[in-house]
Amino acid sequence: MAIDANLITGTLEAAGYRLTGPRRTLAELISREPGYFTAADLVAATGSADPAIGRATVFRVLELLSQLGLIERLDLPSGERAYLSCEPSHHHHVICSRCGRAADVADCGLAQVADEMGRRTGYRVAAHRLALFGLCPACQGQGGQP
Amino acid sequence: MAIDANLITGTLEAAGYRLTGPRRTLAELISREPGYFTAADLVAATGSADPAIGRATVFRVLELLSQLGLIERLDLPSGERAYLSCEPSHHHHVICSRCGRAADVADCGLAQVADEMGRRTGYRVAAHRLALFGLCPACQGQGGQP
DNA sequence: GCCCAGACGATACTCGGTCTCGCGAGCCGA
DNA sequence: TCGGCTCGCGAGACCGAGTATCGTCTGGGC
Repeated sequence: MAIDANLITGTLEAAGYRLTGPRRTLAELISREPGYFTAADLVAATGSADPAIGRATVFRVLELLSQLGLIERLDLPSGERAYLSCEPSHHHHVICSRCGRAADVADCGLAQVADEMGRRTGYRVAAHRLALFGLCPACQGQGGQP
Repeated sequence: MAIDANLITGTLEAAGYRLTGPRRTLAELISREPGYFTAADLVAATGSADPAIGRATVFRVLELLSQLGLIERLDLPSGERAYLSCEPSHHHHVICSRCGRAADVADCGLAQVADEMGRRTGYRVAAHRLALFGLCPACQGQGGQP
């Protein structure tokens, strides 16, 4: 789920980080992404938005934002690595395997399932990661895969 | 969950693949891993078990086994990429964040949760991936992190 | 024992990501 | 106003995972 650029810059500022030009540009670019994006996508977008911004800076900002919970790294079934901007709260993602659009979704009882799985295996479960893949409402109308 | 080397070689044979020396060696090495392992681990283990086996072969076998569902690629919360040997059926993993040992766990009602998430978002969910992280029974006794 | 498709090793390459270095801008106290 | 400190920056080397290519080898069916 795309988020507002102001939420990114505001969160950065609130966390005591400086609000620099490259960070504003990247916040804008990331907030404009409707679905997931790869590192290569963002580096390319950054290059055309402001060629002065370096690759290292893009990765630094990605790491910073993922620390702040504003973006999440996710791994597609294809093995690709992607990033997804999202609200900084515990939730999961449903990702359209056709257009890449993603929706946030709340726990919906997953916590109990995780507890049950922990009970059965004897593990003390501390964290879980769930990703759902399928077709978004828009792509269902058109059928098929990319 | 570690699997038997014979299951690997047997599945390979049944699927019409040749049972070569390197594949036997790799099947043995993989079945000996109690938890997850990284590509680097396996390449190193292969190097000491049989220095004649090349890096490309290790990756070829990993890809082959993941096609056959005998191993699964998974991404740790640290961002590391790892592999995990497992039975070729639909299930999920509980991974010990201390010793790396993993247990397979059946669906436990996750399918309904996934359906519910799909219903709420309007997505038609086709696949899901869940990974649980925590402490295995053995590590709970010792407390703390790695 | 022969033969050949499939498997192999070596190696170069791509790609995502990290590290290092030196520079510049902003902030703060003197 | 000056000087020092810190943070963020760009450039570019580097690293590790994984892929592609190519010529050679070999398992296993005949």
